[in-house]
Amino acid sequence: MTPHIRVSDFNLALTLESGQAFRWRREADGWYAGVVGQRLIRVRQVGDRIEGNGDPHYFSLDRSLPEIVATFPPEPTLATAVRRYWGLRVLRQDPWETLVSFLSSSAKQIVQIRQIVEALARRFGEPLAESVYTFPEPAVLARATEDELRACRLGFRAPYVLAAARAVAEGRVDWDLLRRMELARARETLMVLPGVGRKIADCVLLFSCGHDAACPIDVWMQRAMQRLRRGVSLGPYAGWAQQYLFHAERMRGG
DNA sequence: CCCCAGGGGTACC
DNA sequence: GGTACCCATGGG
Repeated sequence: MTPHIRVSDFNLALTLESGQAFRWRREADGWYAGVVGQRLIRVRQVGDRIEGNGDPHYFSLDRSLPEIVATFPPEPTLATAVRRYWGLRVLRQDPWETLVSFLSSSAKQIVQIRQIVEALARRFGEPLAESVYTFPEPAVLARATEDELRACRLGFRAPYVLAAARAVAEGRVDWDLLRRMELARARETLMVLPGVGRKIADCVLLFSCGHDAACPIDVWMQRAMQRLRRGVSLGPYAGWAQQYLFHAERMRGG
């Protein structure tokens, strides 16, 4: 428990609301409540101070944002996004929860992904506090029926989640190995799972497996990329650059 | 009614 | 290598 930690180059609200994590909710006075692993977390940022019981590792506070941003290609659109949304970081999330979350994401809006993940926790997770549940373990979802999963608004994604749960529960997914693998191979390995294509594989690898170069391209990123030079490389931290471009594109005109 | 959403699988060319 | 269509469901 760290009552107060000093931070620089970090924007908590931006990071939690940038569409990479789905279990955070904003409360009064700048507080955010969420579940990380088996813990109920409450955090808020006041200036350069983080209050609450958040884990600095989860927020990637050991990473140097200036050094990461320095690797970005010189693109006006990207530079504007970095300046405007400075402090946005890529979190270190749990791979299993990230896999299920993004399996649930296909052709869904972020608000609906949150509803699905919350329904899964409520139905299959363990109670932590009033109306707060852990994200269900792989073995628990592996025992669920497809209809039970569909009841959580998963729709056609239900069999994908079920297959993923069984694969992980049976030890057929080695997260530690995926972390160590070269990105291209890690991607191919994850894409063996039904319902996991390149986009979802990159989400899992970026948001939970430390692959900073993994760069998920969704409809928002396709639009954002059209504002950059044709064929420009986003570099070794493409995933971080992607997070700025994605957020900027979503904020455009809104 | 319409179009769209942090997609992927399949059939087809 | 592309592209069309389908999948289920809710927001706007």
